[in-house]
Amino acid sequence: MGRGKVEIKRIENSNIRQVTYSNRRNGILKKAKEISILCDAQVSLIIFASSGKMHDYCSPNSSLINILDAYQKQSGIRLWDARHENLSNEIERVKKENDNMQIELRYLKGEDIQSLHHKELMSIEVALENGLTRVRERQMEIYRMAKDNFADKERLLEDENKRLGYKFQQVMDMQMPCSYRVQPLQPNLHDQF
Amino acid sequence: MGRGKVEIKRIENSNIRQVTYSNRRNGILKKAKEISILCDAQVSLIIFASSGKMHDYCSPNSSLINILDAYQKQSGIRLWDARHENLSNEIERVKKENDNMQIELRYLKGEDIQSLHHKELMSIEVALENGLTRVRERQMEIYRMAKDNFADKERLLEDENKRLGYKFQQVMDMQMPCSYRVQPLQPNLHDQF
DNA sequence: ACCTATTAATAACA
DNA sequence: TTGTTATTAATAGGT
Repeated sequence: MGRGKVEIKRIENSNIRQVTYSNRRNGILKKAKEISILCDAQVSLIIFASSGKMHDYCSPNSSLINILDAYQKQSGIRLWDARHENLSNEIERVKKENDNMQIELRYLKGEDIQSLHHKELMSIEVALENGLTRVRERQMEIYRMAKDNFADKERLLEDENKRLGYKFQQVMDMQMPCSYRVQPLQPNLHDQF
Repeated sequence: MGRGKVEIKRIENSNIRQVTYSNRRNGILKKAKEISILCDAQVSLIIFASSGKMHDYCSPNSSLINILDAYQKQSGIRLWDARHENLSNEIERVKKENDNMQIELRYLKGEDIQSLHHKELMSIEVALENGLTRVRERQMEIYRMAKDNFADKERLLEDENKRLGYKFQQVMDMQMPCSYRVQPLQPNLHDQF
């Protein structure tokens, strides 16, 4: 339908391709309108030129959303979900993981164990014993550290105390004649604190 | 382009409308293919007949999803952002739940507890002790049930055995003259099994 | 864009 | 639905 027959293959000449695109795009848009009017059809047509420019048509008294909804129903292709298939899958995966952990937690807390058999109960018991051992070890560690820490502080205080005691003695020695000196003052001052 | 010119308005005759639909649908689908090949265009075409039957075309090396994505970008019409947001939020929520359980599980197994303080360790210890108590209780329960079950079975077997012993005795009694009778036969037959 | 020779689509009919 | 064909519509190539 032109001055010559054209083979249906990509038009290499960019100019010709662009013109042909323009012509045929108009043609197909017109056809879309016509069929929707003549035959009461619902049509959605979206065209992108290789340049990226878009043209579209949607039959009146309809909408792209409606048409896509109907498309989903008929094709079985889940458009909305498909785009989010990754997200949906991840949700699925994470939820499963979630459930498994939920169950494990319950078991470790001794809940929902009515249906478990001896072997399973044994392994839970072992896990609990291991956990308990580790937690108690850590508690002991903390206790020892606190004790050591306290002992350190205590020793420091004792030293300081002794030092202060000596200083006090020196001061007293300087302020007082020898004859008024009292007997050695508080050799164990720190014991009173 | 036919035996007569047609006005572009709804075809009232249902038969003619259906035939025209069929013809023009094929035509437009062909046009869609042609423009996508000739001009490197991306085309999405969805047509519903008034009967509800659907036909569609999507240019090769593309997909409806991609085309709709591009459509959204160019038109600014948000086809499925809302859905996306919902999914994202759910993932967020479930993942958080997941992390919390993960941490709790680790703690119960005595892992990653270096940073915990006395109070936290205490509550974990209590949880572990409770779990252990329950698991052991359940194990005892199972043990007792198994034992009872075994005792029952044992008793049943003993009874059966006694019964068989008596029967055997009766049979022997009938087959043999009194003078040949042996002394009471196997009073504890079941002990030999 | 517009023209128009030529091809392609299709309306009516079978 | 399919096929045929007279006729109209689309469009290729040129201006």
